[in-house]
Amino acid sequence: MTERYNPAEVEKKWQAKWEADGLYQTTDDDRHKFYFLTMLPYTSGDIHVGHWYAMAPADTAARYRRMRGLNVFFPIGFDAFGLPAENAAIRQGIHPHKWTYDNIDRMRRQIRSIGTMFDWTSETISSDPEYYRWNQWFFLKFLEKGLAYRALAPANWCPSCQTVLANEQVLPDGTCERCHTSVTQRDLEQWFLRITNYADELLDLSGIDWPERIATMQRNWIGRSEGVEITFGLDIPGVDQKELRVFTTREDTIFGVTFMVLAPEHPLVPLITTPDRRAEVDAYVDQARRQTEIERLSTERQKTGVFTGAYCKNLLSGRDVPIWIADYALLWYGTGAVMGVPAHDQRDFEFAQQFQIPVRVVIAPPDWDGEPLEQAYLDPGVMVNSDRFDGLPNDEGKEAIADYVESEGWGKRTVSYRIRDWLISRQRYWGTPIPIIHCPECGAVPVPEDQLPVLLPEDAEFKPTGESPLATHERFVNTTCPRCDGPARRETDTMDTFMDSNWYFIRYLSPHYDAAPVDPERAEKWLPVDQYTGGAEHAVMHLLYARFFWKVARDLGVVRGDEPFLRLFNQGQIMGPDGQRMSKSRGNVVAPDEYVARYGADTFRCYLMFIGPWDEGGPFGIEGIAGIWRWLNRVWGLVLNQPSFGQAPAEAVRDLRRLTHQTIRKATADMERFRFNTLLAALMELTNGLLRHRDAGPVDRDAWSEGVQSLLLMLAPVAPHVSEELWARSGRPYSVHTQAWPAWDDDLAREDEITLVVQVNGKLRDRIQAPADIDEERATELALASERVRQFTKGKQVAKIIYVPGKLVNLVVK
RNA sequence: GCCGGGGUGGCGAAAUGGGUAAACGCGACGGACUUAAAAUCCGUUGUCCCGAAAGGGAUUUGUGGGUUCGAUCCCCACCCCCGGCACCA
Repeated sequence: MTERYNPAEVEKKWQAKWEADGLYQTTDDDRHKFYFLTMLPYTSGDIHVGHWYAMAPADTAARYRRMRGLNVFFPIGFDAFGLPAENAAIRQGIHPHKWTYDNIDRMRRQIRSIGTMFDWTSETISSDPEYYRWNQWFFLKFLEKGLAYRALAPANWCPSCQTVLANEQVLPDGTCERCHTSVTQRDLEQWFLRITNYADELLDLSGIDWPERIATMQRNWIGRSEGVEITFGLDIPGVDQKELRVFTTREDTIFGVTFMVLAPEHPLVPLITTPDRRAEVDAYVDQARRQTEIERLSTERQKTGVFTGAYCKNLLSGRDVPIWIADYALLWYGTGAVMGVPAHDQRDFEFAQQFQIPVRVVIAPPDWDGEPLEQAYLDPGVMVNSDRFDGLPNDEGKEAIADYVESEGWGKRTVSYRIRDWLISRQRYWGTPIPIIHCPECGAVPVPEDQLPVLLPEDAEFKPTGESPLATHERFVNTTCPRCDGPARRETDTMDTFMDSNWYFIRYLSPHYDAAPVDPERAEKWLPVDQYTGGAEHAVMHLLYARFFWKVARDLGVVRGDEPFLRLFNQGQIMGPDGQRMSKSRGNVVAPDEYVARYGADTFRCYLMFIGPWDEGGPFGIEGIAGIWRWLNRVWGLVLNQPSFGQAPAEAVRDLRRLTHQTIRKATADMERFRFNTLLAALMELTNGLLRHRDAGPVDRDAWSEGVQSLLLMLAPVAPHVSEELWARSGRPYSVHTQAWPAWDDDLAREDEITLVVQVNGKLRDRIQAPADIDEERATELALASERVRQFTKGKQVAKIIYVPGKLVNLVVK
């Protein structure tokens, strides 16, 4: 009676041994380095199926690369600052620090139970002073380089989180990314990082192997558009400003301008509005300000707006243009002003229709005979009604007008971006303090580097008030100015937690190094990251910020190279059995613990990889897990209950070896593509094949041993514990995880016999076993000789014979 | 509306330089073991039709067309699901 497979025992035993041996501690040696990174988890409390789905396949891929002879660095850490800690603290009366570090203890244990090869010696926790100290250091460097600045600006305010949000943290429906409350606007003094300085460089994703989808999302987010800033004349008594600038990408339509639109918040609005229009304008501005983003961004809605009573002058045509305000003009984009060309812009067209503003065609549609347009004409055409530019194709006209405007000094070619600078101030407690001291004499003074870190005080009252909780902490706030020694106050805002995830993977290399953010030697050896895996939900936040941050770190000489993550793979999202996102409130969360306790981590890991392609994710049903459990038990029995060895038929030996080598070939290809589902299917087939041979009679000892050994080696990355146990029990030397990935032999993998398919008019009529190297003549002969085929060719003429080597013969009959 | 990804058995899914559709599993059904159940093992299993059976035939990859000797794969039109973007001048 063989001992049964007891996963709990096996897993506990090997996890302890691996740890005691430091089996997964990365060493500096002369193997080629490979930095494999999985996104670090937020310290939310428990490791759930989503974490397993991110970590287990990543671990498998990392282990595979290690077996391929690479020196793999596979670190882990915790994204530990952030609002949930604070909210939980307020709700439960626990300090955010305690909540966070208790969670980390629990999560560490749970992550270990997965059986990953994480190198825990490099663990990094973003709320540790030894980590956030360098956030502060980077902030000071950004400041020195003019890449950090403070400005009074309208900011996205979440009334529930009681803090401002970055644009990226506001969802398309105008709600907060965290709590889905409608975001409002507030004017506040805020710290910004100048990500726009790097917009063009960030737009270039050509040097990295990323999913096209993510690259496209980043490009759309940055939203570069080339155009011209054009000046319109302004001559209003009592208004100093004598020009109004607009940004346009359609300078070729400049002669078609029949109105001007300013954003309601535009600073000129109160100055230029004529007394008779003032009441109406004020009412409109007021209403626009009160609107939520959701209402304002609705494209379905009819255009609204009001006339200010003022006019500006189109310098090219000399015409006076009425100035309106409308909420479809956005203050932050371009210059906050739009030139209205209803004939050639659909939005302007709708606006003009709404308010009976004339439509002036300046690009003639083909066969146009002067009749009014039914909608804006956007396609190319010949310019008309455009004075000296008449008759030019509009693409040439574009250049000509841009040249003319520049030569007259009425404007210049320019580039506009959708992306705005990154707002990093947060009015909350649990984050990195911004290292600034406000002095009444000297202004905003950076904290000297040697005084870092500015420690987050433990004993703050952290109830949200709309102001940072640090503001009421007297000991924290009151300090002296580093410049003049006078009394001064500390900045009380903390940093957006996306600052933390910007560079954690750099810190992993030397988490306790205290002379710089990273030990230069370690950075030189290990960076950049060779393979990054994580969810696609970070496409325009973390993944864009981190690229920006890296480029600045490069310019600071901290790292080398232009990109932090050479290859990116996005795993899919695992959802509840109901197809909805897993959440406690929906009650559709599948807790791994129950299944891990019953079947073990190996089974659970394998099951997650087996349910489908890793990049697809999808609803998670647990039903099939028994199949994996049975399979691992079959493998167990296979290794422990050996067949009777002896003289096996040559054909059987050949078959077994062929299966082994075909499986290695398939498994290797699947590992390279992260196709774990088909990889596991192949390993199951090898298992079933071995069992078939065992039950069929005497088995060749060498062929058997080769098959079992290969199976265990290929099993090692997917099911690290049971493979180690079986490797040991079959008398092989510790550890299976330091072995080389098996190699296949093409000759052994080759089929000598094929199933020749015979079709008549494309329909399958017979299958004939034939040698793999059969030639056309012989194949055709066999096909025509088939009794079954003859039934379908009888009385008909064979008009054509198609032969596909190694596959089929198709007889075309009439 | 625009840009991606997808739609294949009862279920999760395989297979696309056009060539045996449904590998590998789950579930279901039948059987073995058992006093019994669980566990395990063996067999069957896309659908429909003919047949007592052996077997045979038709049909099937969201829908409708097209190209081809042959289409899950290529082309056109449409429907549905998921993700992203959406008044960006």
